Formats: sequence, structure tokens, C-alpha cells
Amino acid sequence: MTSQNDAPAHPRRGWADKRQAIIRGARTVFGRDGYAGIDAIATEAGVSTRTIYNHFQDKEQLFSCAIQESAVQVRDALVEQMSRHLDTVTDLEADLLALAHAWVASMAQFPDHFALVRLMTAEANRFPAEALDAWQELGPRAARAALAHHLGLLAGRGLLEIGDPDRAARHFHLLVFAEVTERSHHGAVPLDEAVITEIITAGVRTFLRGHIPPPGAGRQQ
Amino acid sequence: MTSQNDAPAHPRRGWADKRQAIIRGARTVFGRDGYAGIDAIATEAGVSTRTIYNHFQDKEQLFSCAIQESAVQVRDALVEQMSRHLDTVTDLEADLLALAHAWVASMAQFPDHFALVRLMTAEANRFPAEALDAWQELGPRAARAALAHHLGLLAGRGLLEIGDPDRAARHFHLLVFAEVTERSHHGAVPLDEAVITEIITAGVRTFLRGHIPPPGAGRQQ
DNA sequence: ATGAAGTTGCAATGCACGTTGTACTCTACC
DNA sequence: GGTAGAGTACAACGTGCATTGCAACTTCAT
Repeated sequence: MTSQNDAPAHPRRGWADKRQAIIRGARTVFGRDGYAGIDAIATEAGVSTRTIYNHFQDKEQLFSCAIQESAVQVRDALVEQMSRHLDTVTDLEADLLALAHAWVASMAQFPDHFALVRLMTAEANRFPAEALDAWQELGPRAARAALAHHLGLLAGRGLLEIGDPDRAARHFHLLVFAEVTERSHHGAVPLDEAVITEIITAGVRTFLRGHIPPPGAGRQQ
Repeated sequence: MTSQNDAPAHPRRGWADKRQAIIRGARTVFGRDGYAGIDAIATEAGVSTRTIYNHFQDKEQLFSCAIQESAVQVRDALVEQMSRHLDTVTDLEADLLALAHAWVASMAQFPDHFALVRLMTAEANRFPAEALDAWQELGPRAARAALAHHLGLLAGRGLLEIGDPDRAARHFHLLVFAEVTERSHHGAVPLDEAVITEIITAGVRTFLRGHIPPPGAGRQQ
């Protein structure tokens, strides 16, 4: 599925380095300036324009590669945070809050990535469907699956009551992440720390009300 | 705040008509083709390119006007649906479900508008902050305030238990709307009816679990 | 009717940019 | 150390497009 955008094997040393530099430059420039000119990317990457076209078919393919690489990186960060906060849970609410804060912090840590996502979304009508799917699979869906896995384990320990772990993961994501995303315009406008805390606190509370087992036994409409 | 984009009073008859035609054409073309050429808009509106520049300073101002007008229209539709479904509530869950379905249907009814929103979001970094604010105030914030009002009334009748009506409105919006928005890429990719129903049903259920008064008395958490 | 205001079609300007070709240089490998 | 495979600088091409000027034409208020 990512076949078209995978880095082809290549004998020459340093080749992959150039490719990496270009992709990184593309991510930076696309993130900062929008769907900007190739020249800016070449400058940012310390590479000639011609080299970019030696590595990539055209601007669009470069963009696809950039967003895919970026998505993997962000996903890894999110997954790592889940492990850190949910592997050993003592106080569930506190740990969920900590995870939520860590996620939101990631948004500030990878501003370029989220700018790319915004660009892609804006062009969703005209963007190649395979690239859209590839991104969703590599990024959001994978992250959500990881969260679902963790929530499922917590449910197994009796700390949560969950019908469908994947749906629970989506709801958690929506309540703590989607609102921050929306309010900050996908990270474009920074949000007050107090506002973030308020959103997260309320979101986690609503989530838990919907997914905490009743104090006594184990049934609930 | 919208002063810059309001239609200036004008003696001449037919003037406002042209302006309207241009704005409508802009919305259609921007929505369909992205941040497209002025010529396309002129053709769509049945107007000469030059006339557009007689009415608007530049493309950007035209875009701002288009999205503001569009936002008001969509907001009115959403508000009207709230009245229809929440003014006389018999079965709360059923009515909320109906409202949610109506909202999602609106997304399909105003595809151009949501494409405009996507465009604006993609450019959020570089878009004039006042225009961004004007849109948020006219559209999403107003709609959410209306929903908060309705939910507050329902809480007054004892059908819901709500701390902050505005927060409850946000959570409802997130659980039933944000996910559809995200999954369909802001309406760019149509969603299966079954998927929509599943999302809405689960969202309303989680919402109600968090905001329904306990069967017995009136305290909770 | 008449003149001012608005509209139109057209051309022109000017710029930004994707993409490619070419000739030269560099460098990793043998 | 030589050579083939990369990279680079540079220029050129073509295009698309926002924006403006202009002269002729239409429309509306009085």
C-alpha cells in the first residue's frame, strides 16, 4: 500500500541521506508555509531543485512521502506515551489525565505534522485516495488501535467496563483530543494551558462516567 | 468585527444582487475546486472578472465574505433543527438521535461550506485572525450556544443533569459530530449510512450516561 | 432623456512556479 | 586513481493566474 512511496533500495551510500534530508525539509516547509514552492524546500534541505526531481516524481509524491513519514513518527510518540501512562495504572483517572496532557503536548511538539494533515484534509476531495488511506492506516488508525488495546487490558482488570474497546478508544480520543484540535484549529492557534486543562478534565470525566463499572457489581445498561 | 466584510450600503438597485451572485459563485467554486481561479468564479457567477474586483478588494476578502455568509446559513439550518427536535421532547434519547442524524445530513447538504472551512483551517496559520474569529463567532460558537440553551432547558425539566450547559453542548457535539467529521474528512469522503448510525448511537449513549440524572434522586459524583 | 454610476470584454502586465535539459563537478566504490 | 553514478548550478520553457487599465456599453435615478 505504501509501495509507491517506499524508499527504493539503492547501492550508493549517502543516497538515503539525501532522500531523508529532502523529506525532512519538505515537512518543515510544507508545515510552515503551506503547499509552498519547491525552491524553498530545496534551500531548506540544502539540496538543489534538480535533485528533488531525481528522487521524487513530482511535488505531490514528495508531499505524500513527507506526511507518511511524519505520521509514523507521531504515532510512535503517541504509542510510547500510552505505554508510559497505561502500562501500570494505579489511579485510573489520574493516569488518563496524564496521558491526555501528554497527547496535547505532542500536538505542540509536532506542529509541522499537523499542518500537513490540515493541508491534506483541505484537499481531501482531490487528494489521491490511496495516499489518504495509507496515512490513516499508518497514523490515526494505528494509534487508536493501540489505545483500544490498552483500554481492553484495563477492562480485563475490572477497571473499566467497555463494550467495544475500539469505540471506547474513539470516544476517549474525541473527548480529550478532538476538542483541543478543533479549538486550536489543528494546533494553528495555541491554547491557554488553563483552557487545555479544563477541556481535558471535563473530557476524562465524561469518558469515565460512560465507561466505569458500577461500584457494586458488574452490570450497567 | 465583520465591519470589513459587510456589504456597504449602496444607492444603486441591482448592486446587492451582483454582490450576492459573486459570493454565491465563490462559495460554489471554492468549495468544488479549492482555492481556485477568479475566472472560474466569474464564469460561475455570470459576471466579468473586472466586476469582482469592483466589489471586492482581492480574492482573500472575497473568500472571507463567502465563508461568513455560508457560516450564517449553515448555523441557521442547525439552529432550526434543534428547535424542531428539542422544543418538545418526549423520548430524550430518540430526540437526540434524530437531532444528530439531522446534523449529519446537513453536512451532506452543504458540502461547499465544509470545504470552505477545510480550506480556511489549512491556512489557519496565515489566515487573518479577525476573519477566523468572525467565522467562529458567527458559526460554531453560535450553534453551540443554541444547543447549550436547549440542554439547559432540558436540565431544568429534570431530564438531564448538567453542570455547565456549554460544556455539555461541546461534548454532545464532539461525540456525534466530530467523529463523523473526522472519519469523512470534513465531509469530503461520504460515509456509509450504517457507519453513521453506529457512530451516532454510540455517541448519544455515552453522552447520556454522562449527563442523565440517577434514577432515584438528584445527586451524582 | 440624460448623466453618473456600474458593467463588460479584452488586453496587458507581471510574477511565481513546476518541471526539464544540459554541461559541469563531486564522490563513493573498485 | 579512475570511472560511473549522483549531485549542482543555471537557464529556459511554459503556464497559470491575480490584478489593473481602458474604452465601449448598459442601467438606473432623477
